Amino acid sequence: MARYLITSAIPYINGIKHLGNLVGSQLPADLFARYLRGRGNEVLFLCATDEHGTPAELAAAKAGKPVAEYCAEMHEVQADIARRFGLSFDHFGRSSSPQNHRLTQHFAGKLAEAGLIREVSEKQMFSVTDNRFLPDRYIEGTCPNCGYDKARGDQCENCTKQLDPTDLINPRSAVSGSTDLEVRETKHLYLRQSALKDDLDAWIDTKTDWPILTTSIAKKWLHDGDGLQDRGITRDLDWGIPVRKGDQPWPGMEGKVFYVWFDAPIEYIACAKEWTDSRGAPDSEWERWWRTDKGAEDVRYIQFMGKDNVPFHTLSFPATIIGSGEPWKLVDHLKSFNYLNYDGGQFSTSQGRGVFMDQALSILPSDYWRWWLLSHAPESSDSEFTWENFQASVNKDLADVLGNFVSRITKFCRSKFGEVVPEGGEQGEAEKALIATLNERVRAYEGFMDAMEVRKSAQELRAIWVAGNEYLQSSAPWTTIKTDEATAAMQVRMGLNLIRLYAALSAPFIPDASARMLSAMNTLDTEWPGDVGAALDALPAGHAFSVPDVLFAKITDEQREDWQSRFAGVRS
RNA sequence: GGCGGAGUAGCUCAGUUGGUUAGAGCAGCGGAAUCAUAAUCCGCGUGUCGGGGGUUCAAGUCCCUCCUCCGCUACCA
Repeated sequence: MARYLITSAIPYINGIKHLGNLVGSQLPADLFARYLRGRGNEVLFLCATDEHGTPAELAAAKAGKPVAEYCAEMHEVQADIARRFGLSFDHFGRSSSPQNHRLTQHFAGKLAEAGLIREVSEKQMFSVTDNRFLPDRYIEGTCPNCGYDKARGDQCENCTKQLDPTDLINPRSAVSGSTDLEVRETKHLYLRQSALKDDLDAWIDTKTDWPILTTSIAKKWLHDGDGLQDRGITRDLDWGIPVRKGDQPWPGMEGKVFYVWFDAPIEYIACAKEWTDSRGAPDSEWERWWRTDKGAEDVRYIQFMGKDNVPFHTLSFPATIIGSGEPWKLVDHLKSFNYLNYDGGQFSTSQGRGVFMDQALSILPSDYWRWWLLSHAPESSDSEFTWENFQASVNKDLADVLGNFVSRITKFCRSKFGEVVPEGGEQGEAEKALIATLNERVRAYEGFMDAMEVRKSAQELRAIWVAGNEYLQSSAPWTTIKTDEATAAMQVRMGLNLIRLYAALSAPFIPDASARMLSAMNTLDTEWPGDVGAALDALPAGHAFSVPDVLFAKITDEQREDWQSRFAGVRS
């Protein structure tokens, strides 16, 4: 029995996430959290909404709402969808919480004490019409290099040349289109990451079991050019965490807020305090997860995220923690994912291309999506969603292999013995062989899950389902019963017990179906199987059950074609 | 441009430190069975392992080179 702290990259507030976002962080994190809990470990699984930054302000303005109100609403929307997807967060927090305000200011204060903050005076583009400073990429204009007229102030998407907003010809605000721009002097705080470069480098060097994708990105940032650069951690925005030095004002920084990438990872920690505060529990309860001086020494901390998040989680956030000089928990393992593409292109939030979480749930139960996404998780490279593949995989795996297994054995039992686990008969060679196979496969499944090999875990689980069908097919109780009712009873008993076993093993992937299987089997026994032979005696002769409704209805060709056209274009 | 990832059967993907006839699922073909959601189970795989060159007794695996796709490139988050 061990303790695991699990965090998923926190989804940005400005809208509902698509399936590509889901499969890259929250869903595999949930799979792992459910698995570890199922095996009896103590787990704290945290996620939150990431609410600060320019895009949130602009999205709120577009919705015609004050930004705080917009974020509060969107948080509820995302929380509700997460719940309906079965994401089993212990707490789903908000980076705008008072807890995060205080903690972010605390870290800034500690970093300042440690001499790791420097003030930098710099020039920024200010839009007079919008009455705000604009990030480089919110300035548009003509590229001085290639003449592309929609080049952004940070880079031209056409010729990929890196730009400075002042390079642009005819610059204008991407927000309002206004050309009334001026360069204004403004002061910002920089985190002296460069001073921590060697510490970070040495720390990364100890992570020999991390994916190459992860460490190579970190190493590149550490060693590229002049090495790790200092990073601005404040912005001229209204919405955010006010810049303070701990609980003291920060002279000269009035009216400024911390940069969203500074406060967002800190929310991983603040979220734990939100969790205990919400129940009136003492701080010691969350500190035992996060403070190595207060009980977190034996916690294993695992982060899940898409590959675009890696630099912030391997460098910036660790720099914040290490630089604070305080004993906070650093990440032990970082599981990163590539991208899921949609039918030949990218999922696109702005173009409404692909399937978004709310839409997904409006057409099918969450288990369909969970199964397909996890069994096709983009682990080694980008992977691709197509409706044909989705339909074929889900119908075959869930409806035919698993669902039909449950159907065939429960209905056979009902017709021959009634809705009760039948009595009599002795196990023979076939049962011994089945148990041996399952023992081997269950151990393999555990191995893949422990290693966070998501696709391979799904494959192994499916093979465990198949083993049940193989057993039924070869033992053929429908034939046995004609000559030997006792043996047929034993075979059926075995089949019914397999359903319970499958429910326990499958719960991390398909929690709802798993619950329905248990409910049909009239049991609350979700114990993870140690020895499979013993686990298959869980439902004794005489135990009543009921035949469940079809577990997974198949996706028809008509449905698939309908969805294919509905989700091809622009989100309405 | 720089860094990184990927290119293996019609499709989606496995292939550890180089080692016997390159694998799985799906699709396809043939068969068995008839309990079940026309579901299940069994059998069937010559594929230029992106192209070319090299190292080696031996290369999908290592080296060089070229091609294609993708991500990141520090002020979007």
